[in-house]
Amino acid sequence: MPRKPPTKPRKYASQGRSRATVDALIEATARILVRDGFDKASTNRIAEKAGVSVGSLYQYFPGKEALVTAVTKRHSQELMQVVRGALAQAAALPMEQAVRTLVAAAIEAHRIDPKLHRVLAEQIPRTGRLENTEVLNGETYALFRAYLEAHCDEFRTVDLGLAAFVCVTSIEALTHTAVVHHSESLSDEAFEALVDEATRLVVRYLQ
Amino acid sequence: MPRKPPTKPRKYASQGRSRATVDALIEATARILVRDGFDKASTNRIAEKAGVSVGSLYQYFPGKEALVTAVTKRHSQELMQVVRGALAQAAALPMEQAVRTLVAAAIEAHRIDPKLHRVLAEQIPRTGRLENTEVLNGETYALFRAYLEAHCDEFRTVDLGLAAFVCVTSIEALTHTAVVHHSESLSDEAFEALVDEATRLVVRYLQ
Amino acid sequence: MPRKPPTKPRKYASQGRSRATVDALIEATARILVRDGFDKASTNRIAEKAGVSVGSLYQYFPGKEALVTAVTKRHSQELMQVVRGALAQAAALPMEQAVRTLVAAAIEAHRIDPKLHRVLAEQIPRTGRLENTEVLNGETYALFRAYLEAHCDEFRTVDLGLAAFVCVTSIEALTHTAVVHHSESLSDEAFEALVDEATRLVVRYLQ
Amino acid sequence: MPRKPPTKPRKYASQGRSRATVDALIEATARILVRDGFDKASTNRIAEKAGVSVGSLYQYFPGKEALVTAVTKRHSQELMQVVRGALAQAAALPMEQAVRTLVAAAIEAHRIDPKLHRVLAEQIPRTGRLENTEVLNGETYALFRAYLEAHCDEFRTVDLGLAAFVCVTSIEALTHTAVVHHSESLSDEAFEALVDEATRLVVRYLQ
DNA sequence: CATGAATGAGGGTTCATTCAT
DNA sequence: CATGAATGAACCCTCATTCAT
Repeated sequence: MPRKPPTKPRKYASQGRSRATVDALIEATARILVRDGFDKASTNRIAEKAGVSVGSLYQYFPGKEALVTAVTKRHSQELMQVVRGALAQAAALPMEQAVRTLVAAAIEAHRIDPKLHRVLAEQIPRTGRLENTEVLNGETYALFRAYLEAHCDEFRTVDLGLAAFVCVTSIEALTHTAVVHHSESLSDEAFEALVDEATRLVVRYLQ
Repeated sequence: MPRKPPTKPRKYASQGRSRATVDALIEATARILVRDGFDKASTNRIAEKAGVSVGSLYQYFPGKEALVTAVTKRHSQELMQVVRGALAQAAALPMEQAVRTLVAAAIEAHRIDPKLHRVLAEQIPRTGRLENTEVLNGETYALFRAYLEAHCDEFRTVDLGLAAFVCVTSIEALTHTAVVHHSESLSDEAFEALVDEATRLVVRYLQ
Repeated sequence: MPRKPPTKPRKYASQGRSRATVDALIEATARILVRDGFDKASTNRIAEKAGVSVGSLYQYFPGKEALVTAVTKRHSQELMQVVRGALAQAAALPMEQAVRTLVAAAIEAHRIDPKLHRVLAEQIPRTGRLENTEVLNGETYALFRAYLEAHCDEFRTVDLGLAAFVCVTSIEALTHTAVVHHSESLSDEAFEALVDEATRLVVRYLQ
Repeated sequence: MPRKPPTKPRKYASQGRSRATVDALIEATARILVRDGFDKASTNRIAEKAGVSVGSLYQYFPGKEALVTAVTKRHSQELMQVVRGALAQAAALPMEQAVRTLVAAAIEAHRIDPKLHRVLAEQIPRTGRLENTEVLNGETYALFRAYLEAHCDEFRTVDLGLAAFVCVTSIEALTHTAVVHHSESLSDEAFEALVDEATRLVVRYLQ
């Protein structure tokens, strides 16, 4: 069984210079991933773009994997910020409003950095450890399921886990595909229509 | 504008030795993709596993890309066989039956070779030429849209294109995620439940 | 001491088909050498261009070396044909006429196929066995020396070998450089001027 | 239009370790060219002989071509040093002395490293960019022509360009052939005789 | 004799990672 | 800590040559 390369940063540097270096590295990695794809993202190139030496890169990250993981994590947190916000709002809303809010948030989240999102979703070799997308959807799933539990009187009785899976998976797929693959060919109205449809899909399903 | 590596086979060998070699290479590629992932699938390794020399590999394929494309194509054809069959049947069925048939077919299709399907869906750097999954869904989308057109009297008036997108994307996402990511933790009953739910999702959406 | 690859044709095929094949191969080699250079002249490409299989190529030539040697030989013979003719004529002429004839012949010879001549002179790895150019000049040298011997009363007494070396080497260099490197930038008059100058060079030297 | 491989070094390292590495690589290349010829000069072999890893080779040179170019450049500079010196001296001398000086210098230049000179002259596939030998002769030609201009009263009126071409080409050919091809069979006296003859050739031509 | 599929050594090149300075 | 020269395993790919059909 071959050892997987480490994916955690070496130091949690939180002091000035170090933190700046780490950030520069993560940022450089993200930009190169977007611009040139995973294959072209060599450590030397990343270090150069970050304005540090390769040596320094390895001072803060145990390898390439770790850098990509850091980028993924940073991006995920931004995404989840949006999703969490939406679901927090949604808690107090009637179902249709709630779902609409979530769908809109999903689109917004995918729009934070669609190109990076795409690269992370499509080009990054899975380490088997954390499944990128799945982690995200994992939390979303949990949050949404909590919502359902809290509002289960508004709709038919069902297996909440299954329902949450169906809803979250569908919303993710629709918004992901629309934003990541068709953003350029879709107008704002088209996106509004999509929100309507996705909302209808989920709401009627739950009723 | 970086040139994309070629993806077409070099010779269409369909007789005897040649054909056997080509098949062995495609098969070896598929097995290595499943076992070790895209990154580890080097031309030398593929040739070796196929019991063939690298030279022969390059006689028939201009590079790794082309082999992966061939694997994808072969797998796609198997998938589409199933989907086409289902949609042909569905044509004559009332909507609920039709959708249920399609969902079941989608699961069956994903089950042909879930591990390979996953690798192809997740790890293959897109060449930009044919977007793997998208091509599949492209045909499914077209077929399903045709079904909708033929049966548009059974449900509310809508933008058929949008509706087809919503349905196909959702069904694909649900069945894909279930089979590819959760196959081992899901019982047969769970899958039946999923079929019910996915069908409900789509049918109620369309009504 | 690494063995040098063989350079002789395998068979002196002088019957119809065989001879045609051999010719086609030599011709194809020459054309590819001119068009693409030595490095790109692979045996497979040669065979293909000649319209035969690689197998057949190896039936008639023991390897790539032998093919190039054959091309060289063929080209050399054409060259020497011209040079021999000129020196035969020259035998009966007074020195100035004789030299002029030789110089003109040298230009004519280089013009038979200047591109091929250049490739053979510049790109062919020397086998150490026959030194291409040297062989040519070797015969020319001998012939010219014979001329000098026959006409030694027309000029100062000298070491005929040395004189022949000086003359032949100079004429070869001047005509070679002019034709091979400057053909396109030189007018016909320029070539005539060159003949005058080269003749003067040699004649005054000998006097 | 096939792209020519790059021939410029990647870094101009002139300090310490770097410079030593670069020198070792150039030196190794030169030695291998002499010992085994151009074809056998693979990057791996060069690196090994230089006591350096292939990686380092590629850090400083974009490929084999560039290394050979570097060797050529180094050798050329040594040659031209000698030739320039001779022509500087010659400027103040009467024609016969001047020519004799140049001829002697040409021999000396070819003797710097005859074997390397031969390989560079005969085996290096021309990149089309700088024509190796031609560049050398180009400068010599210019310098010699300048001499002729300054001394044009000492001889018949002529097309100076043509005259310079004839003289430089002849001297180069004679000394090159003598040193490179016949060094071992020629005594010192023979070389002196050659100087006499070459001088006579050129001087009488110019008169 | 002809064919062309198959071979595999070997060449060019990159890049993650280390380590002396 | 920072640097960046050095490393070398591993890749991709070509092509001279062989040999079963």
